[in-house]
Amino acid sequence: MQPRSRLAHSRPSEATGKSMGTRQFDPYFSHWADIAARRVLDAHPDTDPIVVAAGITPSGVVHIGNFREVMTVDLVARALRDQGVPVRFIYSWDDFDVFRKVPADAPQKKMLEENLRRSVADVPDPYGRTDSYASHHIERFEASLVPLGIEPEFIRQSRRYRAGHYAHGIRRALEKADLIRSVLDQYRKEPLPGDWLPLAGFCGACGRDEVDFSWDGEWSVTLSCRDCGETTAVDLREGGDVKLPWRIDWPMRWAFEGVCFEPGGKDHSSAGGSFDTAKQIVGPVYGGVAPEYVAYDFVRLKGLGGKISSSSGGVVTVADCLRVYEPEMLRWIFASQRPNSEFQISFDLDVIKLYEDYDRAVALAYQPDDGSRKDKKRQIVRRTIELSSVVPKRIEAGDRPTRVPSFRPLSMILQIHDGDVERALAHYESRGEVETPAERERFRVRARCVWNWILDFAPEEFRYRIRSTPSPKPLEGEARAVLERLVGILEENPEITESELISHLKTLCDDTDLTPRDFYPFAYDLLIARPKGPKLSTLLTTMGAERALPLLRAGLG
RNA sequence: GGGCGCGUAGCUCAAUUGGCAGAGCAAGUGGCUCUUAACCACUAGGUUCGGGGUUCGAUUCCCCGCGCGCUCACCA
Repeated sequence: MQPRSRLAHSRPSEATGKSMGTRQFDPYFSHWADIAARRVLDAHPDTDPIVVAAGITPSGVVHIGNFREVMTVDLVARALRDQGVPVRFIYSWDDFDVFRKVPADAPQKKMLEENLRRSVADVPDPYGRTDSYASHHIERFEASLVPLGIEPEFIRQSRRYRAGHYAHGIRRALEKADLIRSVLDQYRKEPLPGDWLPLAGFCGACGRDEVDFSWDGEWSVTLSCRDCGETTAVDLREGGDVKLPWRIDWPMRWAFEGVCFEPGGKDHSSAGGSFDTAKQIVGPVYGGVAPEYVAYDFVRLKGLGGKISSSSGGVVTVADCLRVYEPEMLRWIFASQRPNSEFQISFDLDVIKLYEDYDRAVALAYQPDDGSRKDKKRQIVRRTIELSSVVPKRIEAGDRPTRVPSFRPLSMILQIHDGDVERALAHYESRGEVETPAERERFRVRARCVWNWILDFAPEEFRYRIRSTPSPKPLEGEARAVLERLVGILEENPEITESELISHLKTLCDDTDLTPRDFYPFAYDLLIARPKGPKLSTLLTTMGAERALPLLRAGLG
């Protein structure tokens, strides 16, 4: 059966992949996002476009854990599009949610406390920049997605509800209240009361959510505020401060948008969790089907030296991560982990290892297949790298990756240049290691990340600065004699290359009782005020004789 | 109490829908007269938690047990 003819660039394996009931290994479908995409297509063979959805409550700083939801959907959306399928990616901001708790680090705590129990869309922005508390967090998060190439269609649920978009959905829930109640009661410790209505909302006068509801059996809902005593009538068709509780809201919106794929955090995913009840509600109440589902695990944090994020309490945002990780790497970190596995985002020395792992993966991805057993691994890595690209792309035979320096040497070169990205770039260009415009751009992105890491997270032994004023302490004895030789070498040949310098360094201590190991600490102390440092030959040639000589001569008194 | 996930080399994890159990780091050996968790080459390292089952073949699938973690039983 040929389910659809929309394979824009159909692959040979599409034609031959199924035979005798077994499916050949197809590297293009090796990734979990590809497998999820295929599941979606199997379940929705005639849907066009395929709707994929993510959603978050902006009840506080939107952090890197929340990001996993968006990233998961983006990867599946990418996988679907790579099969030539039109995709609509909607991102639902559940900003019609109750403001329950003032974050520990928020400004204007008193103002915020006075706004508890109101909708986060109605609480003022304590930072005074946007029209609401919700908008503040929403705007920051949306902006942080741009460098990652994630461009969903954002939907503010507060506006949808208030505009009456969901009138039929709410009415349908009211009509089926008994059914919904019985679904929910299966898992509740305390059954819902017999007169329970599937409604939530905010008082029209004070804006708080401590309201009782009544329904006239048609389009009119009345809210009675337990707080201020006010009574508000809402015509569902016109919209107002009435919404469905989360467990009903979710399936209603599945049906409304025709969602084909939506992941959920593990808190939604267990038996009796909101996905479980939602999928029991969506059919009988809304005549819809539950989307294909992926449960994702949490993201943990590691190695925070206390300097991340304006917000305390270990909240790390996407923007925080992008200070240290290149956009492709951040995508890669999520793309290379299965969604149902928990992992850590690290800011300590793991960062170096991750950069090395990533560079290795890129190198492997661009290696041509050679028919050996390693091809499988290459293909999987290649697909993961493709999905990690900010701009969608295929890696074809003969493609070359954009060159970029390794993290560790770059961190050294940057420090020698006091964090000046352009001077460090000039250094790499002079060695022919950065040449094209693409390489220059790539270099700048990585260099900024490296420098941010040095500033915020590198352990002390990793950091150094070249002395701005020469050491006041001259050397004595043989150390001084060796230093004189070194100064002589640099004076004689200020443009000395690193390899030339190495051959000199090997004989530097000849005819003395010192070994290089004994002498180097003196040199490092003169240059960077520390007993150890980057490989001396690299340090001297990179900083240049012009800069090194005054510091070294200080050791001669 | 229900559900989900995990358990593989000293550590962190892979293993492509069942087909020779692999990487990185750590360790050991050799090399580079020495450099930030240096680099290169090589070596070693495993009863895949335990016990059954299905299969020509199980890390993978099924059942039982043990251990660990998370989650729902309030709200979202």
